[in-house]
Amino acid sequence: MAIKRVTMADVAALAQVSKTTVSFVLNDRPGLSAATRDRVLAAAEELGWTPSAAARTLSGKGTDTIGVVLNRPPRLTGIEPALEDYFQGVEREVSHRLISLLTRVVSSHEEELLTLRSWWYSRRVDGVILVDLRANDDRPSALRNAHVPVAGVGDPKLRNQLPVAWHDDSAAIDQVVGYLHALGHTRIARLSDRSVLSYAKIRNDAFEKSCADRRLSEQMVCPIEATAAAAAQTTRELLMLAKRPTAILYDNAVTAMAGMAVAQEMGIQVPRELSVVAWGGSQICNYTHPTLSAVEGDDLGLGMQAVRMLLSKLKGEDVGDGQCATPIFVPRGSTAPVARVNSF
Amino acid sequence: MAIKRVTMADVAALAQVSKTTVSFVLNDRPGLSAATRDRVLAAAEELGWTPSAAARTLSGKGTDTIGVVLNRPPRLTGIEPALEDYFQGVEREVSHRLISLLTRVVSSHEEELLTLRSWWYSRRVDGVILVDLRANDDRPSALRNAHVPVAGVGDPKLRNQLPVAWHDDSAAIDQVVGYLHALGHTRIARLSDRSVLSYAKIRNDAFEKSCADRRLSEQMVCPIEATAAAAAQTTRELLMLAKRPTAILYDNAVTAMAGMAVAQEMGIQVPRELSVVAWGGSQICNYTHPTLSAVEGDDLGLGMQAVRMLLSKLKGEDVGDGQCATPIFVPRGSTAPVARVNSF
DNA sequence: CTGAAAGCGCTTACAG
DNA sequence: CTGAAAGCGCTTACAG
Repeated sequence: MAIKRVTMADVAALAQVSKTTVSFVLNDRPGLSAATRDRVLAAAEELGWTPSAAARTLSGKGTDTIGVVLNRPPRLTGIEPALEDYFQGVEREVSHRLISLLTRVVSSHEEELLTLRSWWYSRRVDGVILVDLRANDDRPSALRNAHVPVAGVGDPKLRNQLPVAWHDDSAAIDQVVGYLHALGHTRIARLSDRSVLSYAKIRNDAFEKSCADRRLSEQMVCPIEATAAAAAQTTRELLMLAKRPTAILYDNAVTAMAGMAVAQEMGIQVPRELSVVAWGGSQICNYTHPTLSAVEGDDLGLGMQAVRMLLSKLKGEDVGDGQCATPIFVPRGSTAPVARVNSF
Repeated sequence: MAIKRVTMADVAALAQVSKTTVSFVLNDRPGLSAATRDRVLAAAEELGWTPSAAARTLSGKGTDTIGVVLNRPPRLTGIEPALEDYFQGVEREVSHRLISLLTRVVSSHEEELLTLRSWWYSRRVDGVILVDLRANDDRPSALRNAHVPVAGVGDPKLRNQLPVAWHDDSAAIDQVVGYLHALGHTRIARLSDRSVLSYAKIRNDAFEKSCADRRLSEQMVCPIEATAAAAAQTTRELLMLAKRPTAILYDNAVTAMAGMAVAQEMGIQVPRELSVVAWGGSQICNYTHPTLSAVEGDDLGLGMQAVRMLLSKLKGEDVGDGQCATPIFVPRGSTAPVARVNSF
């Protein structure tokens, strides 16, 4: 069972050179004669040598792995599609460069910091990515004190503290409100993820401002748990109002779909009597009936950008600003001009 | 920048004992005087000592991390919700035990084997989990040759080759077919993921058998790419047939939702004129209009079970069979008795 | 262009 | 109950 590992010493013996030489060849150091080089490479190949990650990092090299920890509240089966996408983006960029990703799911803030720090102290990662930066997030400073290299995706307000990949949700919100206003909507509601994540607040503020800019005073913001159940429930309440909204914005595709189903269940026609706007989830939005208009951003791209920024930082390069493409509004079948019914 | 690490030598110096003693204390070895023990612990605490993962594994200890690689065909934004759930399950079980997960996304079979092997050879993982075992999968034997400890979730046919977490999809399919038959359906179609993953074939075979057992001869199996787009397209074709099916089974929630939207788009009423059955995705199925009847299995549990089996194996314990709870059929609003229209 | 030697931070027989 | 010493498999000044 205890298979003898092939080490550099074995390769050195076969190639009849010193371990130093083997190390130099295997690390592509310049200044080795072609003959030696070939002999070493052939020997390594013949023996099937693989570097020992442990020995390498113990000798002061990096680990070629970065860490991500996902903090999920206990038993919350909520839908945070953006988080998933950020993670996928990180995964993709990292795999692409043959770097490994160390991951852990935790259920509390303390656990998260603990994991992040211990990964760093035990030298298991070269740096970490924070996928869900919040306003007043204390992780950046905690990690800075521990000297952990870090980059993240999320709230651009933290850009002065660490490299952040972000995009302008406010502009996207303004597009949507402007569009709906142009279609005659004046009573617009927004069901917003009430979690601590920054994006909801950023969008809420932008929503309020966009409505105010256009002198729309009947807007409402309803903070809800980011689940289909909560979205359905709150939508039902909104649609029971005497002066119900004529358009509702959601923070993701599943909640929007749930909201639309409620309208249908109540006999309210989408989009004739109610316009519905989702966020993200084109895979779903294109295949509902009617199809769902939605804001679409490149969340995968944000994750990838964060990784690039972290790697630049590790190499000591200049990192720069991490702004990514602004999400755009894609109208589909769930938005329409407001019906004139009441005007007649 | 180059912060001096706190090592066991530092702790030994402070506590005025040898490194051996420090190591023994920190590893909970029996036979240390309480006094020494306390002194060492206090010193370690005071200095903020953290073990060096590299040094530890270099000295022959394990890595306390297991590996998972996800093989995704390039640019396929397909929906394989079960895979995600398996992964989440693995993640959860592993985090729970303070073990780390090393992950990588690749786009080919070769790349996958390469990664798995190299992780093992470079001693970055103690073992690996295969989350999508296929019939005729060559990974188990390849990994066995490389002596990589492995467990997986998927096709139970591989149980004699490695520990496998699995559940009985056939029984679930038989429940559904039996139910639909009881409601008078005789022309049932099944849109099946055409990927290499075993589950589709297992379900197809079960479907054919269940229909045959009940002398239903007009069933059809349509292998499609597991995307909403493909499901919509194929559903449209099925519903254009002169003798169109009265019930359609899908392999996940998003494709079922897409199929139902097509029926609505064509003016075919669900469930009066067409019954629709999804698989999994209760978060979605409960919030469509009508709600989606679906087969529900504990995919998270499968991932967790696979981890437990791997860990047992690593400890040299007996692993046993990994059968998990059989998925059950949950009828909701998208299934109904077949309409008698044609009989009049 | 190449080698002997020290060092990274642990673990673990082996002595005492 | 405790310690001196070797070893895990690399990297890297430092010599030659």
